[in-house]
Amino acid sequence: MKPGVQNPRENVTMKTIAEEAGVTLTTVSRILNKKGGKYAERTQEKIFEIAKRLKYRPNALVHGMQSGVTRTAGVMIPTSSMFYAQVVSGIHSVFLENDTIMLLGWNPKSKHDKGDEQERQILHQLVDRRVDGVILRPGSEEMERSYFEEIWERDIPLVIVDREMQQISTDFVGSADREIGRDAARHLIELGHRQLLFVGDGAVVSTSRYREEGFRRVLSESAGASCKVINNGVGEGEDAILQLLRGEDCPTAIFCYCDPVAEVMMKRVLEAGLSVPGDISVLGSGNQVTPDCPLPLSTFDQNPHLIGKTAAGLYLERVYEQNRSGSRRELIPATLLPRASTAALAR
Amino acid sequence: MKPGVQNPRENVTMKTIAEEAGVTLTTVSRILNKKGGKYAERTQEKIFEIAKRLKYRPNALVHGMQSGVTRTAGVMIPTSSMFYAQVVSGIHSVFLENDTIMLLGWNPKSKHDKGDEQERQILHQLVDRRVDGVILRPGSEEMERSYFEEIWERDIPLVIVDREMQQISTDFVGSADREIGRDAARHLIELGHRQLLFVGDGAVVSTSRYREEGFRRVLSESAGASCKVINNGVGEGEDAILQLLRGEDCPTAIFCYCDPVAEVMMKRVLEAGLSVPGDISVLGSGNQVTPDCPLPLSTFDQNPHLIGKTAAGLYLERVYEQNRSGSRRELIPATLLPRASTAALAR
DNA sequence: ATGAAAGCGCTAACAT
DNA sequence: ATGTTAGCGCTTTCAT
Repeated sequence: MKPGVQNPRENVTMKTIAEEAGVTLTTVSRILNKKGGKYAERTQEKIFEIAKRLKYRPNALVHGMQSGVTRTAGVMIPTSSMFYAQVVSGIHSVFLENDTIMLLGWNPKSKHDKGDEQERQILHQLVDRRVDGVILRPGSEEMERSYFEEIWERDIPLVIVDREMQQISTDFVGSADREIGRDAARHLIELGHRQLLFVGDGAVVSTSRYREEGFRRVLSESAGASCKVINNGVGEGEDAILQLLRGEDCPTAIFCYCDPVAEVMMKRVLEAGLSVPGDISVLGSGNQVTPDCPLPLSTFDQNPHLIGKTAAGLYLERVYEQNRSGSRRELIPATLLPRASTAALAR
Repeated sequence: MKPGVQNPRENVTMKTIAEEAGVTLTTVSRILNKKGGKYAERTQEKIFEIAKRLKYRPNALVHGMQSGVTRTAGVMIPTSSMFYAQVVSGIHSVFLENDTIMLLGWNPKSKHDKGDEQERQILHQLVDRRVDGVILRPGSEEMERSYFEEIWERDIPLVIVDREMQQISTDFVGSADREIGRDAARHLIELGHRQLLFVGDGAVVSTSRYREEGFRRVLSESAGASCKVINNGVGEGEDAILQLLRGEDCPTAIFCYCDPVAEVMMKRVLEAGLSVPGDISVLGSGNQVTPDCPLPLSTFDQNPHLIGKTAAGLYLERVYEQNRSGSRRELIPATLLPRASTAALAR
């Protein structure tokens, strides 16, 4: 018993209907597709009635094959963090209203380093199923190079989400990262902090670079403020952080480019015997802390749902509308969410 | 320029390859599908070379149409909560290893009450695309009735996740709910609590009923323990809760059947001027609090990722293996995660 | 070792 | 107002 073809009786096709009604396939096709203006009322009704009775459903595979349009989008975004899960949710809500559905897939965090191979595999699954376009969140800028070759060569419309890619000109939707950096700096400055630390991952991720940029710009204009920068603070930079916390010039506030990093930093600070926010304020971004974060983290709501909706909107325009203009860039503003982890500088 | 067919030059088919190689379609088909044991080495190499050079990709739509097997699963699970996002993530990880990909869709929380119509629409999107099977998390037991008729009639294999449905006999994967209830009660009893409250939503959700059952069973066996039950505590039951909190027989510990409810309860308790866990302990389940939960919530890790993996495993067996036995039931155990919201009863 | 032909479910151009 | 025919990309008999 082959899957999908369990009950032969159930496999109702237009032919079935045609035979039942005593007309041709063509007639059925035209009537069901509402291109049958010329057909007799009686015939039309009969066809519809039979189709309904037999619970006929069109075969989208055939339609896709013939027309080249599948109304199916390839979405390559992990749902493993709340942030991206909500981006996906936003995309879904727009697709729902536009008769589009997504094939979801993403590359797992490359364990065993077979990540690259799997990326290709997933991409092929999408291409083979003839998706009309792709929405993609790049893992790292380097890694995704291979994606583009494949997608690009086939002229498959592409919308990039969250992390910008160099030298790729397609639609992009992300956060207003420089403004996040700026507002982070302002927030901490307002609280009286002058010794600041930025923890990022700028080597790999564009969002980190932009946030750093916005952050430092404000600080450079603020009298008496100083800013250290450590990249990869959850990796190689770890030692540097610990040294800093123990040293003379220990910062009084840390801005981490994203919440997961902020959460780790918070724990590090607490482990070092310092208090948050008493000794050190910690600020993140993304609003995606885990449930066992020691205390409510001050962060930015980046409105991931809206990011998803916007991406889906651009996707639909680019794929199905004529006026596919040049590449567009949409930056969704974020909102500061001051919570318990940032406080005024104790003097 | 039709979407999906942008560059005609790029539309490489087996025919293209056949012409380029000076052989027939049949030859190409058999060689590329490795059913060409009888072909000359030279021919084979040539075909593979051309296919690679032209970046040929098989058309999965055609294949699906002909064979009735699409290697595509319909997954109807919202990614709007971390819990389900992780279930989806678990499913994905198993599919990845099994050359299967998911069409993702779900019914939004029926605003405007057009939910039912949209459910059908999504289901049709899946059926029309000829998914090999469906993995579904039921919204409420009532609502999903219509789903089954459609799925059932077409003999589409179905795996249910998280919430059990009455009188539907398919594979089910969920949490060991009675044990969650049991362990919740034990935890609170051990902490010295005797006046307990269960907040659930048993009218709609099976998980709530089972957790309540396990909870009460332990309490009924514990000397001196009493247990009130309020259903729909975030809705109609709200007043009852507030009254209880102000009254003489105010409970000292509350077990809520899921975290979102627990979080609301916690806020209610705090608003009422009581302290958590000083006056009242609050326990939830699911490990999916929002980032602004006032303090770390004690809860259960239900291992949603494993739930997803298990569901995907059952799905693959049921859909692609001969031995599709009767309906199976897998209950994934949960682990208590004691955090700050539960504490020993003050005396 | 290779080809020709029929057919999957459906659409569209071309009849009548 | 309805039918005939060709064809989409591919697989699968049935030849040779």
